[in-house]
Amino acid sequence: MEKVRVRFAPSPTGPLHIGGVRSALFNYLLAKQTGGTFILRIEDTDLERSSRESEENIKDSLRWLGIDWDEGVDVGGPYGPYRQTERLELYQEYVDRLLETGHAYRCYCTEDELEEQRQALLAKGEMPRYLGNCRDLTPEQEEAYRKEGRKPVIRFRVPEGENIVVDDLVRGQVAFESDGIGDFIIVKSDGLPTYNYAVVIDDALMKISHVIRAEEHLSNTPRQLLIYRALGLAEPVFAHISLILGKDRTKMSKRHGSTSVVQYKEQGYLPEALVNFLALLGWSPEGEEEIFSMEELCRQFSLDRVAKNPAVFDLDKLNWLNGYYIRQTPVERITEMAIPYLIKEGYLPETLTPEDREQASKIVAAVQGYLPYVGAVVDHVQIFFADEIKPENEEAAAVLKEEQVPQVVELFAAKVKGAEELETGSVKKLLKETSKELKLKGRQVFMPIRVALTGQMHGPELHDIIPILGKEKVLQRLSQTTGLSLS
RNA sequence: GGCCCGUUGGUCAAGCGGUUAAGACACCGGCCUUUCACGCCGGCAACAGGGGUUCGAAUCCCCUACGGGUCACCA
Repeated sequence: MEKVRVRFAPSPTGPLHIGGVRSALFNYLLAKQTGGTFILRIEDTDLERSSRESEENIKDSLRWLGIDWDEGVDVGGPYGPYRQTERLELYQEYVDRLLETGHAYRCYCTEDELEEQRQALLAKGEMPRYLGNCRDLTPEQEEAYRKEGRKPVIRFRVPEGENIVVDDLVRGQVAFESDGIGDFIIVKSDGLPTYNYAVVIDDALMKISHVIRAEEHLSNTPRQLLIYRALGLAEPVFAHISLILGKDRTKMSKRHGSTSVVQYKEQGYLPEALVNFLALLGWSPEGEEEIFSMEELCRQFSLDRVAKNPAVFDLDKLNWLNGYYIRQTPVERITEMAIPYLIKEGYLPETLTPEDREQASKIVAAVQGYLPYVGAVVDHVQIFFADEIKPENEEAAAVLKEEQVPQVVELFAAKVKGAEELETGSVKKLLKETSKELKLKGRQVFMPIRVALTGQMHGPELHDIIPILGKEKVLQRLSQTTGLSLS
């Protein structure tokens, strides 16, 4: 088998989309597993919408996810440049050939004229399409148009009555009739190539072996094939992967919530969880394991286990998977991720002392198991910072009124006061002793203390909470919420 | 509308002519536990419909329905 060369070719018109990531990922995985090359090319021929900022965003996102490219923008390579606007002479060269061989021609119709034509067809109840007005202009006619100052576009002359078969690795053979394709534009009036044209030249010159891209490109493929053939260029193998849909089963867009990678990054998703999740969207492993590192994905990935049907993006599953990864990740890393959220919420100062970090780490350890994404940390830590504790509801208030409460609180407070230092192990012991000495069931001891300290019926382990609060705060809260003087 | 792709539980999905139709998320129940979460155990729940082909169809063919994509001087 020839060497695998695959590419991800986004247009820098916005932040990297979740669907784009999956295309990039599948390409990357195929490259890595075969020892092939993964290329990043930027398709920036839409001057209006392309921006350098978007390009940077896309590259940052890819790097963050661990999808690194072997060849392409920034890193270079033997087939550069890797930005389409820097490859204009190349496109020119092949356009000249197409023009000479009659596979392409100049069209002088203005957008207004075409619009008019479209409306006329629509009015007659016919399908709007290009009628081929300029297909066979004489040199004189062309000259006349040019004198008018018209700027031509270049159209590809689509042959009639041809059957074009796309051999697709995930869909099998898909046939199209050339008659259903109008002469399409390959060079815009501003001289820049269109997608359908540039993509062919680039893929061919960059010796791309497999074009793995979203299904929305499937209907464009016959046009591209026509260009390959007109130019006698070697064709790559195609693989069109299905789209990612939103909850309403239409192509995922902003309406469906977060669609760009940065949004997930900002919410505190782990890149490895996102990669794992996206890999499972449209591809399925052979066994029953669903947790995969990038390395494992590289080993297991296979194009023939890629599904044909579109997949709905399931945020619940992503959250579960991400939460799972968070639980598996060392507390140090989650703490580093959590700190910015805690600062933003005003729980931590802008500049942290070593003690602040230590405290943050303990807090994160206590709530790590609750987080679907790290940003959710702020929803679980009010109990550590609140100035005043109040029972969250009547049920909690009732707990504080149970008859054993005074003795429980007094005894426990005394133990806390007398303790050398409060840490998980010693607190566990104090709690045990309290319940033993009073001959009370765990619940009768733990719940009042929990409510007295946090106001909540639920939350992290008491032996995690208490050392974080510290002796002073514990005593203060116990007396404040129960109204007992604990001197 | 033309062309193209698709349709297995609420969601992701396995299955590639003979299975009690996997597994995961979600949901429900139980266990564990000082609570919740985690974890463990169990449960609910699907082949879009209709015709063929075949001894036998989720699997192959046709039709219908539904969903999506594409028909740009966007990619």
